[in-house]
Amino acid sequence: MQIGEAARRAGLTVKTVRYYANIGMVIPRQDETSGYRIYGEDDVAKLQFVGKARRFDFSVEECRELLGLYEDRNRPSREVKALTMKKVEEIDARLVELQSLKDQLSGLAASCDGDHRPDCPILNALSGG
Amino acid sequence: MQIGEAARRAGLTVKTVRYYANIGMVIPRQDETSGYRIYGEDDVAKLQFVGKARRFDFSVEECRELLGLYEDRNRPSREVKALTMKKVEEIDARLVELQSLKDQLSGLAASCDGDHRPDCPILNALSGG
DNA sequence: ATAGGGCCTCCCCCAAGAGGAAGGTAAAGA
DNA sequence: TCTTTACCTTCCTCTTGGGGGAGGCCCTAT
Repeated sequence: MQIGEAARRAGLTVKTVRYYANIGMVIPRQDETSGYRIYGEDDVAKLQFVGKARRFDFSVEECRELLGLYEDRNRPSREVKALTMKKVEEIDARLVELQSLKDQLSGLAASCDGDHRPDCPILNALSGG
Repeated sequence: MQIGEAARRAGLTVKTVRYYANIGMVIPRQDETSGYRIYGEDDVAKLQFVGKARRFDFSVEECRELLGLYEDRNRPSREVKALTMKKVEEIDARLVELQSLKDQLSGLAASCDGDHRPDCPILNALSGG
């Protein structure tokens, strides 16, 4: 199939699929005469795999790594689990950080009248040393 | 003072401070002969303000907006509060999204033995349609 | 006189594609 | 056969928020 259908079936844009081909992540067959990229079922499966991993917040490089493990029928599942646990920890750290940000900001917002007067605790907090 | 000291006092890098000057966020005075940027106390205050707002996850454009409100002695605090509330909502949405990601990923990791066998629930989940 | 550190501008680099221009190709309809 | 339409190609620029480094001034100390 052509890139358009492959992209549709993987839930990705054509741009993204072409990008993955350019960076060597999912490389399709090439039609000699037209120069078009030709995708097979296995390529679509890989694209779906990568798409899902991206949605799971894995970077493109991590996706490449996961894809390598996925294609290697003899890979130890240990490596996959380790990568996943590491990603969970990263997400956790980001959660803590964001929660703290939210607490501080909503505290500021609550202390601000939000009226027409120019006195504003939010700006005061931001400008304070 | 020169850019180095201003950056140090604002807790920013020289690169960042120069960048803020380039994009017109905090514009210092210019020394005629040397061409060096000369920062005053007010500039340092602005840099600190922006640095803190950035740490609160405001984008550079939002910082520019906040800085405008900060410098306008007659601004209504309503606008500042609205911006802050909007940012809190954004952070909240991101929190929900990340939490869902974490739940799914840690669920997968928990279901994976992590031993040497190639059967891996994580990869299975990623490859499933 | 020279070495050093700080400063300057200018340019390329990162992630992960998005958007669009200019042009080739294939299939369907008139 | 010709045209339209849809699809494809490469190439270029843009995004965020700066980082890294080259090559060249400025100023002070030795």
